[in-house]
Amino acid sequence: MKPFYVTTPIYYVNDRPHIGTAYSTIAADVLTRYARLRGRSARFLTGLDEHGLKIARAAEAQGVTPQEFTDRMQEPFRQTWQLLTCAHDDFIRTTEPRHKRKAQALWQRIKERGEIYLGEYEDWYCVGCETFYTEKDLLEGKICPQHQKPVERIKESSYFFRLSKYTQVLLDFYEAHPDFVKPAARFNEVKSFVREGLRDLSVSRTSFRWGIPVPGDPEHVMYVWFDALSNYMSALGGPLENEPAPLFEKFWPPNGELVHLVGKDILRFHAVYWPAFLLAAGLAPPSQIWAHGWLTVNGQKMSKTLGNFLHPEPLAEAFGVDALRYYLMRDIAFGQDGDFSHANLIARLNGELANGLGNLLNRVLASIVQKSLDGRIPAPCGPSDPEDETLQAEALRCARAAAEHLDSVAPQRALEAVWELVSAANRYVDRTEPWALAKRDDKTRLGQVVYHVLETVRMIGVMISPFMPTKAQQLREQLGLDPLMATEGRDLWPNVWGALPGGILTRPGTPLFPRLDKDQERAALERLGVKLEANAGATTSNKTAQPKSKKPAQEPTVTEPATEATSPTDNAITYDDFAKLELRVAEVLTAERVPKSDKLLRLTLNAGDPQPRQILAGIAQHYAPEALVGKRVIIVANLKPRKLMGLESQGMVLAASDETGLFVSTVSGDVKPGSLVK
RNA sequence: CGCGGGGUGGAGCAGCCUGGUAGCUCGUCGGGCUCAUAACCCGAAGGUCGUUGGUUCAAAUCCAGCCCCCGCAACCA
Repeated sequence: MKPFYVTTPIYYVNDRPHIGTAYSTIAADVLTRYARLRGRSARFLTGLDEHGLKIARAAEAQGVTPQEFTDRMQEPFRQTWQLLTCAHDDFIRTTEPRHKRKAQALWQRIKERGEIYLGEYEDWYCVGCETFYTEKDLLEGKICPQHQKPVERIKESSYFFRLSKYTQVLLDFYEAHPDFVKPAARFNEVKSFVREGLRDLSVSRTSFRWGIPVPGDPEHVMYVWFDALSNYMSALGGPLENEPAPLFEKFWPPNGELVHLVGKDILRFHAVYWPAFLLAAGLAPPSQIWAHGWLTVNGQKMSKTLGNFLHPEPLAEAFGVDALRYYLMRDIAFGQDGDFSHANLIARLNGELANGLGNLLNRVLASIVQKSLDGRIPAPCGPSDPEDETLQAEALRCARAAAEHLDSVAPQRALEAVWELVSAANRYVDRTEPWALAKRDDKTRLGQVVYHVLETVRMIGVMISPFMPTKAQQLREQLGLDPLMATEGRDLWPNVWGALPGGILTRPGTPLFPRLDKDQERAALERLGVKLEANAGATTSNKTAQPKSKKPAQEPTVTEPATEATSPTDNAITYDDFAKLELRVAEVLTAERVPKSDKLLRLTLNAGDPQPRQILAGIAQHYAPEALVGKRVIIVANLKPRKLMGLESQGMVLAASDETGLFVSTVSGDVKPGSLVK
């Protein structure tokens, strides 16, 4: 079996890890752990994208060098992956010398083969920003959004990759590799994009410096995707040059099997550009690209305005790392869009982890084994009863099914199969009634029954270990077993009955998955800033049927992440900072919908200026235009103007929103328009 | 005509490619058990599969149209 190499996208260092990036990374970790469990050699790479104008600017704003900035920003990522027990083998940053050198080597290789040429890139250029803008980024009348100055049409010298040559090459490649992109629906999108025909791709910029210099022409830095994509190879020390690169030779196709996990937003880069680059360099493309979907949170998309960006740390703290990992892998169908729901997480934690598996272990180990079997595991045995046979057959069947599902990257189905076995084991305990055997002092039969349950539990422990490594280990500890050590060349997946040795002393401990009672549940949600608006059907026993309404109304709603709301001093600003804001009372003179816009209202307001000012407000879904006319609202008067839908917005109307809606700020009393607010 | 996903018992989903008795989890109701984390097990109720039309002996499944929801992008200042 080929060595297995899995990657996550390299995340943009300017952000923080959130539930979406955590999802990708956990999935990669699960696949890696599974591969190892099967005795396969495996490698797991994640990392950070640290170049680009945005980073350079953010660094400048903080008065540090870009390198210092990224050095600092990388920390949360490392910490989060560690917290989530995502055991990457390597963590690459695109600012590392090893990456730069290899990205340049890849470039060189493609260049030498004549697939990169120097040409001209033409677009709108702002001298002030030293940046190109595409037409849609500009304000009306070709004005730079940053500097409010006219931009010029400028040709910049740029290197181009002969992507157009690869249209047919790629289509042939896709034809030959029907599983290249998963799920199939996404592959179709990719194919139809390529079928439209590809144009040569500009792969260098001269307009900013924070990037990897183009070999032999340091005026240019590499286009972000050329830089970023090559991380998957540079982390292995590829492409080959003079020095040896054993990892590259071992894990890169065709020797290894390379799977890129990506979000569906960046599929095109991975499924079109990247294989084209590699083919141009005479290197093998990845084996497979798995595009997973997007997560919504309690039915709503994550957005900065709603402030419902979900971060994994508080969730892990509230529910446990392994429960979080389990939930993400169990509840969301890999490859499809999914919803992160606190209510469902709790339902699965209580129903499947606590009641199902945790209680199964406990009901046998903590009582029967301790009371009637001196705390020791009975002698190994095979079936001696139809019930035994059923359980054993079910155990082997589920193990086989779970493996098949993991092999085809369907973690949610794999867990489903494992929990079929959990149910079978609970059923077995009910039917064989070990407590009655104990009472009757039928030691022989009791031993057989208990052995059957515990051997099943052992198998389950192995199968959940890729998903919940810590809990799997604790489960083994309670059984008195040594930690599971994956060894290359040794398949540890349960495929035979009877591997649990008899006679060992068990060590029952605290319940593996404690159940959250109603109070704990409420407390946990409160800490997370999640409000249970109405009783969600899945977790509560509300008898009155909820009217059929939009999802968010019945789902718990995230108000504000607790981490950002609890302590007002955490992000305190000085009075001087505050004084920079010019807040004024303004009277709404006119209000109308912006054509073709769902969210925007165009308001004109009297804010004490000689002329009425125009402000675009994203409140069309909450206010009818007529309802606003005459209202006195509070605006930020000195906000830098910005163009939206072709119209300039000269300020911002303050509004508050929660799960019930959005409300613009008003003042009580008849304050004169234009009055300062402080 | 921007791109994509979806509408299946109260909730969440599977089934659709390869037509043929509608399946799973949770919830509800009833029962059992009492070893266990008020856990576990059994049973029941509940669906004209968004809608209209077509193909067919037969449609949740194939085809066409329509309605609705969600996401992406363009408008969250």
